Amino acid sequence: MATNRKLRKISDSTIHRLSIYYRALLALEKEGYDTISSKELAKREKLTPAQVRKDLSFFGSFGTRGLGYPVKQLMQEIAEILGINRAWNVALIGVGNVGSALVSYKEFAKQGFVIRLIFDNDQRKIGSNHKGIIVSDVADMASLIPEHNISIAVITVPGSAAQKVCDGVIESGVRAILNFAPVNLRVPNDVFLRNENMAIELEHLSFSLRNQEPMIAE
Amino acid sequence: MATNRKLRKISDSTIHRLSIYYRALLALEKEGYDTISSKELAKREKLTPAQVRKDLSFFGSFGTRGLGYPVKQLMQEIAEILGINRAWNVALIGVGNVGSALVSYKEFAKQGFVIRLIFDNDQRKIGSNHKGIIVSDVADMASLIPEHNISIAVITVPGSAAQKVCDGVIESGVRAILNFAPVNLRVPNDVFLRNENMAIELEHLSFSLRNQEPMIAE
DNA sequence: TAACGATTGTGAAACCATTCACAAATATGA
DNA sequence: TCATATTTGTGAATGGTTTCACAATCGTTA
Ligand SMILES: NC(=O)c1ccc[n+]([C@@H]2O[C@H](COP(=O)([O-])OP(=O)(O)OC[C@H]3O[C@@H](n4cnc5c(N)ncnc54)[C@H](O)[C@@H]3O)[C@@H](O)[C@H]2O)c1
Ligand SMILES: NC(=O)c1ccc[n+]([C@@H]2O[C@H](COP(=O)([O-])OP(=O)(O)OC[C@H]3O[C@@H](n4cnc5c(N)ncnc54)[C@H](O)[C@@H]3O)[C@@H](O)[C@H]2O)c1
Repeated sequence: MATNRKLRKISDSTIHRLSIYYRALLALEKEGYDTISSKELAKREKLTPAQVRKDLSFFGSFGTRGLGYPVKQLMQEIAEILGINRAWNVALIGVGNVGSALVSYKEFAKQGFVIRLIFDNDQRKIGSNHKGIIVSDVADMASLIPEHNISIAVITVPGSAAQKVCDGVIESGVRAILNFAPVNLRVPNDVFLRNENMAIELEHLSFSLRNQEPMIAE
Repeated sequence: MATNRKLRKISDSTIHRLSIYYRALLALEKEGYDTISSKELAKREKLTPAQVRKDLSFFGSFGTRGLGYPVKQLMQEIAEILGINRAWNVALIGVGNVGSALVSYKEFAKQGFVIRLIFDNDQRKIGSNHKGIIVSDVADMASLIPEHNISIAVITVPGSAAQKVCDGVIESGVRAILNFAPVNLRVPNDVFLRNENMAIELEHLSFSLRNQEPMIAE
């Protein structure tokens, strides 16, 4: 059982690594492992054993000294910590190129992120069927989102429309947003926002390529 | 002109913020600003003025005391630092849902990331035309990638195929990879790898939602 | 049941990133 | 031209994250 002890502030990097551990454990389970040591887990994910142990220790002590961590149990613990041992209802706004790709991606639903509503403002798209979901008018968010118990909104509209859509979903009660538009959305303090900005990742790569020589020196 | 002084190790967060500054400056230029202070730039992007100045100071001194930073010039400096004052040839491998979305996204090319080659291993897709580019057989990477002077590879194949594709592009001489498959790719030390993992971002959100109450205490 | 090897869990140390605080430099207006 | 207000650039201080190092604990075997 996951601990209910009060949590100190957990760093973003630790949370990120929990997701990585979870994936690693999934693979280990398939490979037939019953237990895994921090050493081996770290090696697989190019991390240090101490980091693995420290990350986990923020949430409890899940291992057995001399033996390691029980794969199945640790998976469940992490699932509980990450909140992925349950389903979340997701709304997607903007069913264009990226939106369509996400809607047709089955893995999210398998992981418990179930797209329940799709919104757009294009009359040609409203009413059409995407993987069994009828596209709703973005004007109806305020009623539909609470009705369908939506916890997470995924924004895949053009940058120019993103802030307005963002305001709308928050107004409708959503407190967690995944944003694909390349803009800095303004949200209140009690709303969680994550950005998926592919351009920034490409720019990081070009930075690395551009600076690979001087980077080494002094 | 961008400085050629030897760089100390620049942190990932600084590089990330450079991209953010660049976008902010683009907007500021459009709004007619000639100069911008670290204070105002920070306010816009919800950062601190000291952070803005420190980030920039790693690369040179671009501002004027008492006045701020010249918008146009600073943009060019950052573009040069990030390596986006030039074009990069990009190859995309796996033209499925995500791959197609990326190929049809015009902003990347505008930013200098030009998709020159598209690969797949599906005979029905090979030879077909995507936005003016003929899909090549993934088996021909080794010859086509050097021929087209490709610097960056974008991997959008299923997780099960990602490592093999990754090995292939590196074999062909690519040293920068943007990976969308939800797997931890193994690359040599001299290859730059960035991951775009949407599931991890969703898990971060569910963690936040799950832990919002206990997080505050003690 | 005792002894050994393995591995966890965790304070302390080391390292890295952010913020502070102020001298230096410039703009501006009298 | 001088005084004042503004803002940069940067060492030093602070705060946070990662790594170290080791006592505590467990499984295994004799
Ligand atoms: N396509 C890519 O590969 C890619 C890459 C990086 C970033 N992005 C970003 O992702 C977002 C979506 O990109 P895309 O290529 O799917 O765009 P798209 O134009 O294909 O789709 C956008 C969709 O949003 C809808 N829309 C527009 N305004 C709306 C509003 N106010 N309310 C509801 N729906 C609205 C449009 O009707 C359309 O269906 C954009 O912000 C883009 O910058 C896309
Ligand atoms: N679709 C999404 O919204 C989404 C979301 C998150 C992550 N992802 C990840 O992005 C990747 C692509 O997803 P998708 O939905 O576009 O998948 P997809 O199945 O639509 O497309 C994959 C493409 O890769 C090609 N391919 C397969 N093996 C190949 C090989 N060895 N060499 C070259 N081409 C090969 C296939 O022919 C297909 O065209 C996957 O790893 C997926 O897990 C997708």
